[in-house]
Amino acid sequence: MGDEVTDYFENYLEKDSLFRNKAVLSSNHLPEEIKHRDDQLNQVAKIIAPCLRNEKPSNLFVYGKTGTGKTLAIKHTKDKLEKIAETKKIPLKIIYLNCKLKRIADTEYRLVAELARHFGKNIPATGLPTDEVYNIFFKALESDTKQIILVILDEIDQLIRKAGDEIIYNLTRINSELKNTQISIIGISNDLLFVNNLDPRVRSSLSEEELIFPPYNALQIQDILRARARDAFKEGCIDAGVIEKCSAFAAREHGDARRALELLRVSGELAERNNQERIRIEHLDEAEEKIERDRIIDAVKSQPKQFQAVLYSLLSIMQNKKEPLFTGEIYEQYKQFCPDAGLRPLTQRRVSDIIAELDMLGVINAKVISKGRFGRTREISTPLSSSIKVKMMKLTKDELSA
DNA sequence: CACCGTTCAGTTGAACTAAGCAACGGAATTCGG
DNA sequence: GAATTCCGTTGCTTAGTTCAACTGAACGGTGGA
Repeated sequence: MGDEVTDYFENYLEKDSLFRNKAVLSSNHLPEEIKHRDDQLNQVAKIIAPCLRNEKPSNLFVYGKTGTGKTLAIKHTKDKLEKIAETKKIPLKIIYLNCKLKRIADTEYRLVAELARHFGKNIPATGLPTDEVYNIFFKALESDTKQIILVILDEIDQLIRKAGDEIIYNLTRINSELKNTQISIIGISNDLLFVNNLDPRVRSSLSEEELIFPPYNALQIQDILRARARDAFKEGCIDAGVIEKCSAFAAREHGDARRALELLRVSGELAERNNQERIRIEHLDEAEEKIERDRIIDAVKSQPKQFQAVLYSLLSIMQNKKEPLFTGEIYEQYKQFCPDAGLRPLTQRRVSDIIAELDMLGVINAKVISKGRFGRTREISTPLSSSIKVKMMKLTKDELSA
């Protein structure tokens, strides 16, 4: 047995990797050239250019589905802008924050604290009044010379849904309170409708300029994939048709380029792992399943114990019962299970919220339905294949007993 | 059969509480002269 | 007597709880054809 492993390692070393540079395929890689987004890039440039002359640019609101290059385009512009600002000694500070990251920027307090940290202030995670944090932030911003701050809030819809829209209002307030510092906000959102339920004042100030990123079509994705694949893989190790199929997959899913890239990367990894010299179409299917599995497992892993306990209960019911499940049964099971895991059971109110959040994560599908005289509940099913379910049961169980 | 009020099992929103943290300020301790 | 450390108090955020209002379609009854 041991020899097999040794052999494998030796083989592994001798064998050439299929990849030339795997990083090119990762979703946070910034390519030199962004394809099929010229219009948007130009627009962004036009809108934020004034900050090079030390004037406050308009606030910008960018939306488009996932994987349409929003973040990429903005980051790209940010880099260029920073470079120019540096060489020309323009006092410009750009801060990029992803509001979706829990515990970083998902409440008003945490957001402002995080902003202040970018200015070298140390802000505790809790204990201070929010006003105080604003004050610290203001102080940090105050300066004798004119300067422009550009705050990029990625996935801003998540932030506002959780913490209300006053944040934006408060941030824009800074402009009137500080003489020499002006702050502009660039909001990025996946949700096209989310602007509609915003306070009109906030709405008009946030979206002084708007920019829409349409989904890529299959041909554009192909183009992008080809370009990246050229850098990422060694010559001639992709079967004909792989790129085409990959982009067709992605185009079907509302033109999500990120997904296409990930698919390609994972296919490459799988091919390599199986000691193949080329990436075949079969690898794509396999990759698709693996991605889904990894995504969900990652999502679950990073959740608190109570989440996992709820999920575990849910899955264990699902083992001996056909879908759909209802909140009541899950709560009962969960209550029974809690002592085993050494957890204090939460109230149903909270569990109800947890189920809603699991739904958001895409681990389960939950829909509120009315069962007529038999009340109202969430109807819960899961999009997962049974192999993932088994894996997840194991995972949650391990995490809970650890 | 169509219409309508009732009913149930959660959902959802709002107000409230406990836990954990930081800052503040006064009391206790230490220290050098 | 001054400087430093310690400790209790106050006021904050956040996760979770409690309370209560709300929901929406199936059930079962009613009346009309």
